[in-house]
Amino acid sequence: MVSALTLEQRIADGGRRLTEPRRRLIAAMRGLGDHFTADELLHAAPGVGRATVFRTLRLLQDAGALCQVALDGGTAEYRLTSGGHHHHIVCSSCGATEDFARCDIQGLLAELGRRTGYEIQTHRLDVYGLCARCRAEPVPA
Amino acid sequence: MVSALTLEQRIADGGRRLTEPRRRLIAAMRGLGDHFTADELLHAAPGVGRATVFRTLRLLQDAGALCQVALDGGTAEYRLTSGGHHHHIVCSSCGATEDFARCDIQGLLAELGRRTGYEIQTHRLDVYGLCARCRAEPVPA
DNA sequence: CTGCCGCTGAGACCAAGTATCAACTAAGGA
DNA sequence: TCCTTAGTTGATACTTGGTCTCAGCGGCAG
Repeated sequence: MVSALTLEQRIADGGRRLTEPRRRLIAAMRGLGDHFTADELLHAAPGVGRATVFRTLRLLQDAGALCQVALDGGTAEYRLTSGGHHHHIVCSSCGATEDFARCDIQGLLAELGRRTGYEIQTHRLDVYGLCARCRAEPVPA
Repeated sequence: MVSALTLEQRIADGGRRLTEPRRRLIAAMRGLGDHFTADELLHAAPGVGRATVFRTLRLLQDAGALCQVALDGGTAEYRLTSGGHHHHIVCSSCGATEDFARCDIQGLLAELGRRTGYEIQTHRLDVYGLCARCRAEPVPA
């Protein structure tokens, strides 16, 4: 988990203002744990407007402190991260998420660019499965 | 491009009815070319209801004849496909899409499963870049 | 302390997709 | 050929996830 201090500093360092709603959102994110939806965050920070929730999410994404995870069903979750290029493995039962940075597909991408003539800019790799806990439980909660 | 006949047969083979709206949507898809949005399809098949457009898209996806492509901005496009596991490389300028089936990441996935304890079910890999034509043009149309 | 300008909340709007439901119709059987 | 009936349809309301607008507020530099 990224510390709240770092988050607040990242905002300040980016030349953005450290306002009360932003502070409250950061506190709420810490309370929500590993992953959360925009809506959960909205409810966890009463008094903060919807638009501000999304603006702050975007702000932190731009700062590299937050990443978006596309769940299998298409719903979007958010997740604090220490930044850098990485991918996600998502439990399709409970929604738990793990990062993984090891992404040994540079060779694949290079060959792909050669074959298709594309200048490859970025990629997205998401893996879905059952986490260890959900595998153990006969019926997921 | 997948032939319309095949599409119609796939529907019939699945025990679904081959109705007039479905026929019209299939014809419209062929007219739209390589990739299209749900909205484009809706407008290309006047008289066919919104709900039916999405139902038919889903139907063809379930039949494996159609796949969804997540564009970089988050908008969804659709693309006729001959089925099977594959990935997309999408031009972030013009939206052109290519399939690629070569997906040499089984080793990566296996190791990932071992490390995280996940039982890996599926994955999604999308690559974004500039297609050869857009690279050549100084200002994309 | 003051002013600038970034930030805010409310609410309208948007895009993509789903749910509902009465009316319709494809297709197999009599 | 007509009948039956279950699958399908279109209109429309709704949902979800997110953006836009705009008047007013408030961080923070000077």
